[in-house]
Amino acid sequence: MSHRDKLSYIILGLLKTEPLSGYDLKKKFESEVGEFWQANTGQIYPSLRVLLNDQAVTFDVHIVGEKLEKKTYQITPKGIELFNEWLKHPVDRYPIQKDEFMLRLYFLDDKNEENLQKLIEEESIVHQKKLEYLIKRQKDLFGEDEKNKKSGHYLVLDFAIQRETFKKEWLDSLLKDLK
Amino acid sequence: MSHRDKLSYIILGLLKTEPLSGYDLKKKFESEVGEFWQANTGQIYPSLRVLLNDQAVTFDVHIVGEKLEKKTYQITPKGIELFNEWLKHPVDRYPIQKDEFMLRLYFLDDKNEENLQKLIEEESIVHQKKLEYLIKRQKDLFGEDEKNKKSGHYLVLDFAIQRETFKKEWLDSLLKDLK
DNA sequence: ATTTCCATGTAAGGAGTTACATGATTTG
DNA sequence: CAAATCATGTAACTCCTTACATGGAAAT
Repeated sequence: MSHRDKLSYIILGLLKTEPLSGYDLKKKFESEVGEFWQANTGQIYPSLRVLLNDQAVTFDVHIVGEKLEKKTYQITPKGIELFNEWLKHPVDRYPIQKDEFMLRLYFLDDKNEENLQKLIEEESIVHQKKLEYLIKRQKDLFGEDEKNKKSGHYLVLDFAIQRETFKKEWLDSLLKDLK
Repeated sequence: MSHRDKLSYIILGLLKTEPLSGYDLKKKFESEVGEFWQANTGQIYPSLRVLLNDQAVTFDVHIVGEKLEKKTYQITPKGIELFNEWLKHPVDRYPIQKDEFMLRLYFLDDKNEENLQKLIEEESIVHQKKLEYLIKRQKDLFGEDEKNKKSGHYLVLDFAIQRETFKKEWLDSLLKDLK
């Protein structure tokens, strides 16, 4: 009851808004929540089975087309309770954010200047590209629509954009210092 | 030869500067590189054994006090080659940064205002505390010493500080918007 | 008609954490 | 002399990724 992995809670959270299939969940992890959590079928289907077993979710089978079976999972009252319990509890521990780029920076420092500059430039481009992608997504999803600006979805996208902007600026500033 | 986990490369990188024991490595992962990568004995000792087996490192035994045996590992030319190879290769993939707080924000949005505000305030305090800790470390380690400002160690600490500052500001600004 | 997407799942293995076990040395 | 730290290691477990297997439906 008490010890349950985070993925289960996230699945419950997603099901709280709308019924979803395993495949739908996978899509969610590629888009909406994908900036902050990811999971694929290797985790999703086994996790759904556990939740089903614990009566935190149920499912209906829908036929798509002629015979393709789609299992649409719904959250149960027990599932809602579990989810709310998790949401109430404070975030217990902060695992560090592993960052391979920062490690390379740590190892390279000023002994190896050409490589250093190239490393930083490449990293800056990566964040630039990601930023462009995120801004496009924000525009597509929300446009000028002011009334949605407080939604969770908007907030997480906004944070991702600010985060990428920050990192790119830090990199570009470092690059300027090196020259 | 080619397929090797990142931890191995990081250990090699750390050994490139100075010989270290397993215990020393553990300490490094708690301090210097700890903001961007962590590992404990459950990974370090097995990893050292693999590196030893592949002749990427060797070790000497030193006696501390009367009989406590300390194995000091050194990097070999083969180890240096492996490490340099890794450093040259571009960072291949960017695993997302999992963030439980952002997920909660996504789930809470504006339906649950009291909880939302509390969640953000608590998160802000966490980053404030971390910031204070990092600034103290920076001061202790570098002080007003300008000549070290380009070292890898200084850079990663600076980035960590800027990152925490950014996140705290984003949170505080969100909190202001909510009121 | 072929490619892409929808849809459900499993198996194997790698990465990482937690807990334990043992003992020496240093510090207060 | 007790507590904290130094020091090496293993076992069990969880989490997560990768790759595979199968097949239907929709789009071009």
